[in-house]
Amino acid sequence: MTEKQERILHSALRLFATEGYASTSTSKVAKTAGVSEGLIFRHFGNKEGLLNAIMDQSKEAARQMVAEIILTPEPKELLRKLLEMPFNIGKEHYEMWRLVYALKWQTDQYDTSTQEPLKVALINAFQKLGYADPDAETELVLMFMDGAATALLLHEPDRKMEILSALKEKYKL
Amino acid sequence: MTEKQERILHSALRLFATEGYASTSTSKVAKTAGVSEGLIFRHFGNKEGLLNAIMDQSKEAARQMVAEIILTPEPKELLRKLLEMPFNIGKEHYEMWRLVYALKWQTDQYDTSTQEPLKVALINAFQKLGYADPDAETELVLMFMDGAATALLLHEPDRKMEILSALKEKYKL
DNA sequence: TACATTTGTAAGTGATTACTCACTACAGTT
DNA sequence: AACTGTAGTGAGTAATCACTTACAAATGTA
Repeated sequence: MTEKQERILHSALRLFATEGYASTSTSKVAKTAGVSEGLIFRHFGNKEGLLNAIMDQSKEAARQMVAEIILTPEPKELLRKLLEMPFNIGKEHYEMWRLVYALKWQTDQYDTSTQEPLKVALINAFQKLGYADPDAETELVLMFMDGAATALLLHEPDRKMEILSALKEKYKL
Repeated sequence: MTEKQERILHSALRLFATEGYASTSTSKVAKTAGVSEGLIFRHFGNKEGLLNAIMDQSKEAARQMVAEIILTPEPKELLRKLLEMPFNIGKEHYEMWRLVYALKWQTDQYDTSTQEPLKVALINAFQKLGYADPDAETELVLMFMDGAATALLLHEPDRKMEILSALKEKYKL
């Protein structure tokens, strides 16, 4: 990966996340990155290839985040770490996550395979904790994590930690 | 509102919701609606004006939905109705909601004013129910409603009602 | 009937789009 | 030194973009 390739990826992530994929032109990406427009196509084939390269990086980052969490043996601790996850997204990763979340609504970009292992771990945890319906409980947690991430990425409520406390209380954590 | 105006609004809603606002051309809207492209600009001024007309309709629909709910005097019943709301979105309104949710991520389109009265009603309900932190509890509910709506609009989980039950249990409903 | 207003169209406009092409610069290999 | 492959550029391309304009048809209104 040359320096200019990284510059392209970085600029594209920023622009796609803030202004949207469709409304960001390849010429603007090139200008922002300080490279010729042709270079984008040399390295990434087409505009979608550029997006895919970014999304591959993002998926790998997400995979790593959940990978260590789902190894937690104690079910209560696993649940706690999971619920805390959206609240612990670092500001430096906001652009990446904004892009991921925005693209969910692009018809062809929705992908559930990433969260499959997380689902399995959660069902298992709820089973161990004796919940009546581990599957439903898992879906509920995933829904909440999605809503929490959305809220935090879009308008960063004050009193984050109080909200998290109220949530933890629901699971007696 | 002439028939052709309604045809334009209907086609635009469908296209904006399924393919995205930025990637839908005015010419495609016109073609789908079976009118000349110029008519769009005659009635709505420009592409953004067309979007605004759609969003005005959507906001009014949303306003009506919450309006009747927040009048509920009994706090437990209010909470129940609110939590059930995302699960009761009719399929015929999916396009509208998909557009609303997708546009949240468009930098300039995020608007909290609509949910302000809902917030007030919820805080009040949690106070009456003796919750320790009604504000945090309210934010939590709003986050969940957002996550639930997202999940339901994007991939319609089976066992919706079991998920809703698991949720209601958290609030002893 | 005469006139004014609104609704509608067809054919444009310049600007921008994603992408291509011919080319140069350079590093590594034999 | 000769050759190969990759990195990078700048000037194109046709197509599409949002939008305009000139004009016709329909509708109301006196």
